[in-house]
Amino acid sequence: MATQRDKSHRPRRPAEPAGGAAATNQEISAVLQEYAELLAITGGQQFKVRVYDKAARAVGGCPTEVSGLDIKDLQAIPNVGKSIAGKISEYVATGTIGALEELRAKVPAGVRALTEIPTLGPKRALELYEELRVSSVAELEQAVRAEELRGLRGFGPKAEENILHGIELLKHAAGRVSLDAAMGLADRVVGHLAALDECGRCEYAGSLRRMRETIGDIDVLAASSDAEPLMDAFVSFAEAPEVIAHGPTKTSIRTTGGLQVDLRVVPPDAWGAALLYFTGSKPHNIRIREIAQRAGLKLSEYGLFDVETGDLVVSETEEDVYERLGLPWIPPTLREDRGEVEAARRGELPAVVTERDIRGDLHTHTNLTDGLASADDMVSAAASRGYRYYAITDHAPNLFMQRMSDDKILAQREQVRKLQARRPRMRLLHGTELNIDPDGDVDWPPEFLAGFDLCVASIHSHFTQPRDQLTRRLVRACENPYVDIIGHPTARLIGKRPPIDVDWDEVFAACARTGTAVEINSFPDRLDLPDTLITRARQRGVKFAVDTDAHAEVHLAFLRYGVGTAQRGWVTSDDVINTWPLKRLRAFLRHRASH
DNA sequence: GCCGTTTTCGGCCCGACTGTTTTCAGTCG
Repeated sequence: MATQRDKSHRPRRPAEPAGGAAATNQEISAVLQEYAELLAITGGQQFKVRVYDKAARAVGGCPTEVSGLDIKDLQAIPNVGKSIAGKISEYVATGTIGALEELRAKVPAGVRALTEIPTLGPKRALELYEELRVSSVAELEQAVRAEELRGLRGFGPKAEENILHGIELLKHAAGRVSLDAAMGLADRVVGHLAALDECGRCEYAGSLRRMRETIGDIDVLAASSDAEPLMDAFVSFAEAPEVIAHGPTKTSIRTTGGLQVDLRVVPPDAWGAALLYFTGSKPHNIRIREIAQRAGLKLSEYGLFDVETGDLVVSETEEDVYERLGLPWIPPTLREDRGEVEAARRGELPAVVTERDIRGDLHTHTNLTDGLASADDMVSAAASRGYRYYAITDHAPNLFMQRMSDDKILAQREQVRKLQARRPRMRLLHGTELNIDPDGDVDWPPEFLAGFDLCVASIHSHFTQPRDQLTRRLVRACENPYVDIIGHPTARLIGKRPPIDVDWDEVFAACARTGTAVEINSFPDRLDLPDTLITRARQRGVKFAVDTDAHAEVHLAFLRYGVGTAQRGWVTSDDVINTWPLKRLRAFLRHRASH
């Protein structure tokens, strides 16, 4: 992926008061990003804007906790110098930054929100504010519909159309956050509660446990015979300024990021039934309850009961409940009532791929192009995850902004060979992420491509071509014998850019025919392929590569989201080429090039 | 504001597309 600018899912939160939990890297990154955007809107020097933007990304990808660093160590972070280091430590110490507050005072928060609309950048957002006093997305929508933009220089009919379309996209994602933002928060809440003596088991449930691609609220479940201390600890959670409800079994807070978190405390012996109930999905629960009903049983969050006697049958674990209903345990990622109950009854539930099955990552970047870490650091991080193989796939020359050249990629290949000598236990593969151009061609000629161990090929531009052109474009990429994997196939950015319009059945048929794998990209704003298309591809016999597209060491951990998405598409480890032993993987890659 | 085997100043990823314009600014990747 090119420059990572995840505007739609960045937590929009005011600064946290000093004395709260230490600021996370994500939080500091978001504050620097906000500063960059406000500078851009207020007409700050563009180079300055860019440095804050780059510093924000570097902090977001920093493998250590930035809040614990002193001024000197802060300056070791790329693009963090004296001034930004000072601002970071000011934020860590006081919960805010004076300079940021000054900018906030100049520009209403809603004006910055306008730049979330695709095709609206800082310049035009400011113009709308200054000319029409528009200071929120809702006001902008009104202004467009009232035709108030008609008199403005530079805003024509197409601009109106693009703005309205962009607002629709935003509304669709409204109130939902990325899987990664939700997971981070849930982990912190669970950690906060699990530290208490009174707390038994504690887990997040709901759509997060099912790994849906966006999350509307977080459900946390805890087992305890003494709920009160948990509820008290929950409402005093540092990131929770607003308490929505505070009762003996259920408490709800709203975090500074605007996300609602519900905590439910159940007796330890009701754990399984409660976890099942609060994990959902609702349609899945209804199916399960129907099965119980037909067996003369009643299932609720408190347990599985005999209808006649009212006696508790089972409730302690999910496995107990499913078993008593004649079913094997069903992985949460499958619980969407998409046929999993029938499959379970027939004993045909797929053995879905797990994170442990993954032997290596086949799509990653370094700071040779737009990554944040060196090849050396990325390889070390990969090794510490226990990978058996690892591919470096930096961008190719046609993505002009990355300044790749033949010499640079060949020098990197030499470097990778040297790193290999120090890593006898992990096989390093030297690859590239090619750019699929509007005609379906890629960056280099066959003789140069033959020098790579593997090639990912992805679409990075011209997303709005007609359906037949986009389809032909992807089919042609598949037919290139050196293309092993189609990267982030739909090119969507969740809540920001819709998927490209393609005849997927035709593309998947081409993938199956040519033996080209399809990526399941783990980046939280991509999750591409999405689960429904994974199912269609799988049914055509297509193989997958579950990759992170990591641009920093910390991104390697995004793998869990890709694996979760693969599970939602019922993918088994045999369907995933990077679960295979190296020998089988190499044979797959060679097979492609020998065509 | 950051950075430097072109270091303490003068550069800074850069080309393409879009919609509007009548020669280009803004946005994007």
